[in-house]
Amino acid sequence: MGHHNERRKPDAAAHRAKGSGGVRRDLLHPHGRKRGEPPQVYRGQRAGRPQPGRMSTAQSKNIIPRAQDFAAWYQDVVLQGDMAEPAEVVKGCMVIKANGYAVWERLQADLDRRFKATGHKNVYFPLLIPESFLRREAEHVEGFSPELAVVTHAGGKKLEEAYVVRPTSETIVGHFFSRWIQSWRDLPVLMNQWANVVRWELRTRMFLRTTEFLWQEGHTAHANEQEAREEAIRMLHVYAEVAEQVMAMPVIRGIKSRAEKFAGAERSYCIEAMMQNGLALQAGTSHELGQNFGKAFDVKFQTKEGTLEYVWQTSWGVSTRLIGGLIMTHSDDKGLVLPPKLAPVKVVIVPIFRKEEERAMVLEVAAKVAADLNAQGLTAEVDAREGYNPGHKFFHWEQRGVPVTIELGPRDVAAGTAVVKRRDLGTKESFPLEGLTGVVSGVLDRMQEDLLATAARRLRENTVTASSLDEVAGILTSATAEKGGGKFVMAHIKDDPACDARVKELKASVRCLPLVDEYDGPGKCIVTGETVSHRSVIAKSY
RNA sequence: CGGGGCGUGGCUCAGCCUGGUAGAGCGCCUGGUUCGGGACCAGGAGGCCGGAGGUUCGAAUCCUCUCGCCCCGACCA
Repeated sequence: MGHHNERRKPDAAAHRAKGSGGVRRDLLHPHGRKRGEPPQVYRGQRAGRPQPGRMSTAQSKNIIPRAQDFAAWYQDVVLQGDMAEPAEVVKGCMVIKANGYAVWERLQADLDRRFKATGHKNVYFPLLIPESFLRREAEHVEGFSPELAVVTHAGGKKLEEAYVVRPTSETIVGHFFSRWIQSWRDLPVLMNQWANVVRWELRTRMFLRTTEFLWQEGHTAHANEQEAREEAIRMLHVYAEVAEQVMAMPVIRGIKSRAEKFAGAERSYCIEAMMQNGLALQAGTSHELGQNFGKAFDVKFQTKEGTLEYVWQTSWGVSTRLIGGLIMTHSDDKGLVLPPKLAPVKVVIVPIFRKEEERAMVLEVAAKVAADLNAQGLTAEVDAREGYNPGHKFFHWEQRGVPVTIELGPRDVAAGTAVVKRRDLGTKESFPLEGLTGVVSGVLDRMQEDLLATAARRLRENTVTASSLDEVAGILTSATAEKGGGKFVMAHIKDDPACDARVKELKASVRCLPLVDEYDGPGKCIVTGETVSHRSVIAKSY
């Protein structure tokens, strides 16, 4: 991009096309555009007669292709998919719009059900935390202080002690644990809270990293280390299952290096996903906090034997970042692609008609199809808006990621059929109206499976091994968030911050030591040459 | 925090160099014709040009200050 006057605005792609000195000029105007001349808008292909069984080739006019600029593509997809937009008036924040929030609600519902099923109960702690609390745990304060928002004034007066807006709640939870826990009979404590948190980030991207974000944080206290460890790993697997089974986003379950672990934890587990540009995204984390916060907040309990011990705690969280991962896993150059299990609307029926009598007939059948689908829990809508032709509607829903669209016109009604189109593949096929609900249900199921399979294949194909730091560098240096080319590089590396630092020089990081390593076996550390039991994932990341 | 850039109808921008009281495309509203992959025609609404000060008969345009936003780099779910 030659110039830098990009703004996060809905017409970003068109804007970039100009401001960038012609990134998309080829699409807009074959010979570029003269100063002062109004921008010409690419119209896409002229509508021809539909050819059943052929997939559409129309090109989105307001989403920049992935291959051209992945980061810009992501922005466009979020905007055009009506998922969110930058808050603008509040630095680094975003407005999650109805389409995006509905996805979050589905994720939330699924996660919440699994948390309850594993014995957790929901609670809520204050947004504001006494500043002194953060200081109690040395690593914790060091890790978070650069990104704290602090409330110093309230009620028209300066506060005696400032509050921080929670960046996470371990400290205030620790405070209350110390009041609630006295005996081994009080353990374990298994809690979760759905909340917003604030971290003053330098660089933000919608969903992936915003100043304020929504998440859940689980907080538990246990009588011994073993139990706490099992809890942390159990919840990691819950996250992985949601990622794979619900989001169709394959993940690697692993352990963070000491350098990358949560500030204040003994050990952090994570799920790492690979985005379409090959960059890693930490999609969820689960921490063994050891007795660190127990000691900092004096959370002691009396054992059966009568001795006094500090509790062993865990904490774990996933956030609205998952939605960013979802988008960067499945979406394409036409816009958002939502897996059926998370799509707020799974099916949209686009009625087609010319004459008035056709209109009534088609709409009647469309309403019946929608009713049948809804009766089976397959959320369906009829797009009966007037003033937009069918083509417009197809693009509209395509950009918003609706998994299945059904075209229903006079010819279909006459033949007792409907055209069913799958969002991810773009394939269209005609089916009898009789039994259509079952067909659509099957299509949705297959789409969900295929999305996971496709993403899993991409992860496999972009995972390579390396046995030296130079080799890692050779693989990763050319990869960028914009141009892609990222890989997961499996390499032996000692769990030592000094080794992490060498990887950081490559603008990459040690993502995790996989719990199950398909590339298993001991080898020599690419930095120190010492023997390491198995390979870690090294990648560029978000 | 360093380096770039930008603030003009809802959006993207032109106009600024060479002051004369604001335009285009998209979107929006109305009516009509359309409708199997982003329709067309006609009519219409909408802007004290980020803010403050200055120069001038006159400022979107020139000068000063200020606020905000975006992009690129070092930290992070």
